[in-house]
Order: sequence, then structure tokens, then C-alpha cells
Amino acid sequence: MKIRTRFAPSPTGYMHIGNLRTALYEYLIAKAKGGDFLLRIEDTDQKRYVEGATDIIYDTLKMVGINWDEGPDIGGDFGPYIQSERKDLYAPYAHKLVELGGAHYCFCAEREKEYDAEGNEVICKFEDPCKRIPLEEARKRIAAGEPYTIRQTINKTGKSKYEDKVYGIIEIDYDELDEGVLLKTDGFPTYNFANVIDDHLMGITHVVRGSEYLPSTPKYNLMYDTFGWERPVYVHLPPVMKDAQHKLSKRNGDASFQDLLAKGYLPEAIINYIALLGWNPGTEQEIFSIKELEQIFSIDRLNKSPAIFDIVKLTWMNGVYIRNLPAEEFYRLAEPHLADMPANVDKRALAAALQPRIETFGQIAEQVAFVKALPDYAPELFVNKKMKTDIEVARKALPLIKEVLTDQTEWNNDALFAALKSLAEANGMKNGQILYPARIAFSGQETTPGGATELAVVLGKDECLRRIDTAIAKL
RNA sequence: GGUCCCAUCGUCUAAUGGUUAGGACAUCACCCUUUCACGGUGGUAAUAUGGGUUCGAAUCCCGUUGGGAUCACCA
Repeated sequence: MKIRTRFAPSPTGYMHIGNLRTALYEYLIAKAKGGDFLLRIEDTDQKRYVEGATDIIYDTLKMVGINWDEGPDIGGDFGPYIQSERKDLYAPYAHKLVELGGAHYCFCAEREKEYDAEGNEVICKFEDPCKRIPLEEARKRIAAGEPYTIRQTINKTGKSKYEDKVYGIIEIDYDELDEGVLLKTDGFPTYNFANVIDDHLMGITHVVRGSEYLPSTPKYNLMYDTFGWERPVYVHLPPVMKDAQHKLSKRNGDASFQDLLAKGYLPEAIINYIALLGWNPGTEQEIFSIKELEQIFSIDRLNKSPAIFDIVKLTWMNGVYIRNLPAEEFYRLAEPHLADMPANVDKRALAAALQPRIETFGQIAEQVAFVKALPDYAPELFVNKKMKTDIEVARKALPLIKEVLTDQTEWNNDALFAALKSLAEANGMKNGQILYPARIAFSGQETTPGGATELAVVLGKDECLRRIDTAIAKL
């Protein structure tokens, strides 16, 4: 049978990394077996709807290469793919479930949470009295216009059992299960209900979702069973954590896909990194394109313990992707970050120096700050033990360098390097004793995108000579 | 609190009863070098804990500890 999976986000704001990973795995589970991946928007909670959130979902998935075979925008044989447009479809199933004995009408007021003296939530089991209202009487009250919900009916004896593809056999007492609302007063289904109906109607074979649903899955199974529908294969995923204690959330600065993009991470690197957060290929390869992942992904190599999102490793991986970029492509991506460079600066030369030295595009700004304005640096910068330079050496070297550069006509890296190298030789100095002071004089920075001669090319002759004068004045 | 789940270097993970417990990131050292990077070589670093089972346990079982999830007319 053809595998069908779905990504079913609710449009409530930004796409966070855990969400994206779920979508990725859903996509890969289907694609690895030549199946279909569909997109369904779950907007049954009208109160939480955020304008523009669906576009973020579309854009994000497209950008990382997760393409859906069916969805709200492209349609398909099982539409509509937006739950609010499916609204009228759910109620008949809910009433049907009442008839089959899997649910009942409930007239209780909305439950409010209770808190004890210390402000902790009081957990008490809810026993629905409406369960005992005879069906005929309930129907009369509904006909009379009384507001109602439809609640799942659960026979509280015995144990439920099912197999999850990553967690194995899960057994839970039916007594633990809550008789949750299926159809709300406003006529909308709850997530629990809409999910079951839609997944069945859309022919979803593998339900892939976060492990927080592990304990409530028996409730879904009960519905499948009562309707006489085949249960799907369950694949529950462990959470992505911010640290050992906290799940990654979109609150307070936790990485969202959009945030990472803004900081200069590449979509390919992000997707590669999160694919490995909870899954591994069983080989030592770590760099994968999404196309490669489609070939080799398998459910059995999914991990069941939570994984902490490590921005440091992502950053490293992003650096790998940046270094692998063709020079043209790198320049295209780096250029916007070089927008405020002086007009005479050779941006291509600068970009070439930058490519092996940055891990995110966001790092460009600080690396090139010196080009626009020489920082006010301390003379101590000229001291470097390894290069055997100090202030004395700089005092001797800088005037010599100035002399050579003033006469220099061919202003490119090789020519400049040759000139300075022979200057060192002529004076019985080490290369570093000439080049290190030159680099500091040009940049005023301890670390720079390139060596002295590369900086010289970027800055141009006049500016270099000016900066050497500044340096000499400092000493 | 009840229930469910999880537990290998700091982090992501490999090892599905027999390995000097492997790799990657990070970190440290060295090499290369025109600084910083890149690249190369090497090092530090882990089976939470106590009991079993077994010739043999990271691996199977039980307890403990620690962590997470869940118990909404949110998804």
C-alpha cells in the first residue's frame, strides 16, 4: 500500500525548529517509500488564528525543499485541505459516533482549571454526569435549543494497547483516559476529533507527530475502532529541546526557522542539521541534501530520547555549506551584507577572502567593519610573539613598507606579496615581521578577512598609505 | 499527585549479549601559514545508580535517582 503522511500545522505564528523537523520526517517517511506527503491546515481554533501564518508555512517548506503532493493551494483528491473549510463534514461523524456508542451529548458548562493555595493546578478526574442522560432526552434538549457538546464515551475498564514505531508497545489503562470534547459548542471539532476524521478520510497511513500524543493515542484508536476503520501506523517523535529541561519553543528567542535565516544560516544547512537531530543514517556521513535523505531515510533509525538543539554544531555545518558554495553563489549571498562598503572597494575580492572565514552571513558585518572606518586601536596590537614582532619591529617596518608601497604600481595580491617578501629579505627580517605590522596598520583589527596583501587590494593604495601614516603616528 | 515515556563523552550520536565503547561538534596541543581562518595530526572526555540473569551486560529483567510528557470546548 502506498504510504501517505501529512503535516498538519495550526496557523498560529512562526515555524519553530521542532515543527519543521516533524514536517521533514513526515515528508521523508513518505518519500523514502515513494509515498505521498500532504499539507493540511488545522485552524479549528478560531481564537488562535494568526494572519499570514499559513504563508510562513508555505514559504518555509518550499525553501527547504519539502514539497507537498496535495494541499490547500494545489488541491488534490481529498480536499479541502483547510479544516475550517471542512467544518460541516465533522458533525455528522460526531453524531454517528454517538449512535455507535462511542460518544454522548454533554450539556456541562466549560470546565475551568482549579488552583490550590500555592497556585498549583489541581488535577481531578472529570466524571461526566451527562453520560447517563438517555439519548432520547438529550435529543429533546438539543431540539429545544440547549447548547451542547459531543463528548467521547469511554468504558473505563481494561487496558488499551498499541504499537508505536519508535516507542514500541504502549499500554495504558482505559481508566486513565479522559472523556474529551469532540465537537465544541460552536460546532467546530476539537483537534482530537478533526484529526481522526481527516486522517481517515484523507487516507493517511502513517500518523507522525510529537511524543506528547503518546498517552492520548488510545482515545484515537477507540474512535477508529468504533467506526470500524483501520488504525494508522503511529510514529511518535521525541521533542527537540532547548536545554536538558526545556522544550524548544517559539517564545523568548528560541530559534525559529525565520530567526536562523535572518542570522545568515542556509536552508540546506538547517534542514541537514535537524534531520540528524533524532535520526541517524547508521554511517558516518553527516552532510546530506534533502534528496539524499529521501533515498536513505528509514523509520527504524529514529531515536526515542529528546535531543538538545545545538546552535554551535549547526553553525559549524552552516560553515561547511558556505565553504562548498560556488564563488558566484557565495558572492550573490554575501553582497547584501557588503552594501555599505565604500564605492572603491573590490567587493569580489573581499567576498573571496570572506568565504572560508565565516560560518554565517551575519558574521560579515563585524569582519569588514574596518574597511569603512579604521578603528582606534592600541599600539599593543603590533605585538605578536609567534610572528616575532613588537612595537620596535613595527617602527622599523612601517616606514619601509610605506616606501615600497608608494613605488608599487602593480596593485594586486601576487605583486604586493612579492614586493613585501623581497623587502623582508633585503632587510634580513622574517616575512611575518613585515606582513603582520602591515596587516594591523591596514585594519586595526586582530582578526581580519585575509592577510596584509589581500587587505591592501581591498583598501586601495591611497587608503593603505594613509593608514600606515596613522600607525606610524601611534608609535 | 496518577499515568506514560526517556537515560552512552559538555552536545548530536554509533555499537540490536563478546569492540582497547566508534564518529561528529565543541575544547586543548601540535603542524601548515601572511594574522585570523581553512586544512592536517593527535589528546582530554561517556555507558546515571544499586541489584539480578549470563561464561560474558552499555545492551535483557527489577528497584532507585534524575529528567520530560500528559491529565482543556489548545493543537
